[in-house]
Amino acid sequence: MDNLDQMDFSILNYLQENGKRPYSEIARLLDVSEGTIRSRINKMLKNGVFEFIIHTNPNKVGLNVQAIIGISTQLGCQDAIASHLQKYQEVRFIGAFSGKHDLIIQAYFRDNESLVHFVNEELSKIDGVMHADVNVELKQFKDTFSYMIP
Amino acid sequence: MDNLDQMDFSILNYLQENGKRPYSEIARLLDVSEGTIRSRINKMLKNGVFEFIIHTNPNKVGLNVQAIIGISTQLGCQDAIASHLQKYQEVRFIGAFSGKHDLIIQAYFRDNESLVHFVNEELSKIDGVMHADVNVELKQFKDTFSYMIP
DNA sequence: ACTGTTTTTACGAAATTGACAGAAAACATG
DNA sequence: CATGTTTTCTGTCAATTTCGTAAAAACAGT
Repeated sequence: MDNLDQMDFSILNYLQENGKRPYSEIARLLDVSEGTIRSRINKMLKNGVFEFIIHTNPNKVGLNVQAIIGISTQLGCQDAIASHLQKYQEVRFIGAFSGKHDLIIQAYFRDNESLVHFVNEELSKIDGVMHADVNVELKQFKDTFSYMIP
Repeated sequence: MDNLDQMDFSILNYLQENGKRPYSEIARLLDVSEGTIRSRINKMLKNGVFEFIIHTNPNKVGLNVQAIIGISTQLGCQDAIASHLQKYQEVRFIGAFSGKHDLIIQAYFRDNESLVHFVNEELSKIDGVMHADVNVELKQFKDTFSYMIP
C-alpha cells in the first residue's frame, strides 16, 4: 500500500531541511520531472506518511514553561486518562510507556502558575491518576524533526 | 525586536492547520493584502519565531521503536553530555530538567536492537552518565504542534 | 506639523502548482 | 516470451502563487 523507496526517502530528506522547497527544485536535485515529485508527495500525504506543518518556537510565542510529566496510573485507566488529557491544548505529546511511568506527557505553559494549576487542579483530579513526576525544562539542547531516514 | 501582535498569531494559527497554505489565502482570511502576510511571515522567519518543516510519521518510515530516556548525570556534566548526544540523529529531543532526571531525551530507533545498542554501547559509555531510565513507547495518543496560541 | 521609520498596498514578472493525457516502464500471467 | 494490465513517469498549458519593487499609508518622536 505504501512502500517507500529510495526516492521517497530522498524527497522527505529534502523537505525536512525546508518544508517550503518547491517540487521543481527537488525534481532538479533528483534529476526527474517535476510531476514525479508532485505525484509522489501527494501519494505520501494521502497515506499519512508526513504532513506540512510549521514548528513554532515556544519561547517566542509566550510559552515559557515547558514540562515533561511522568504519570503513574491505576491499572486499566491509561486509555481513559490519555483521551481525557488529549483535550488540553497545553498538552503537546501523550504516550503510553513501559518503564517507570505508565503515561508520559509533554506540555507547554505560559508561566509557572499555569503549570501548577494544570498539575494541581486538573491532572490530580483525573480518576486513576496515582502520581505525577513533574520535570520542568531548564534548558533545551535539541528539538528536531529531521529523523534519521535511510 | 519581535513583538508579535494579534495578526501574527492569527497567521501562525492558520499555518499550524496547514503549513502549505498560501499567503494569498491567509490574506483573504484576514482581509489584508498578500504582501502584508508575506512580509510578516518573512519577518517572523528571520526572527526565528517559526519554521516551515514536515512532520514525518515515524512508523511509516521504519522507525518503529520510540523511547523517552531520563538520564541522571554527575554534577557539572550536563552540558558536555547534552552536546555529545546532539550528534546522534536518533535523538530528537534533549532538555535539561529540574526533577528526578537531569536530562531527558526522546529518540527514535529502527528496532529494539538499535535501542539496546544505543543505551548499552553509546549512552552508557559517555562520561558523567550515572543512570538511565529507559521508557519504551507502547502507544502514542497525541503528538501535535498546534500550540495553544492567544 | 514635520521628519524619519516602519508597515501596508499595488502591480507586473517570474515561478510554482494542478490537471490531464499520452508514453514509458514495471508487473503478473498464460 | 509475448501479452495485457497496471502503475509510474513525463510534458504541456492554464490557473494560481510567489517575488521584487515602488508608492502610499500609518506611526512615533520631537
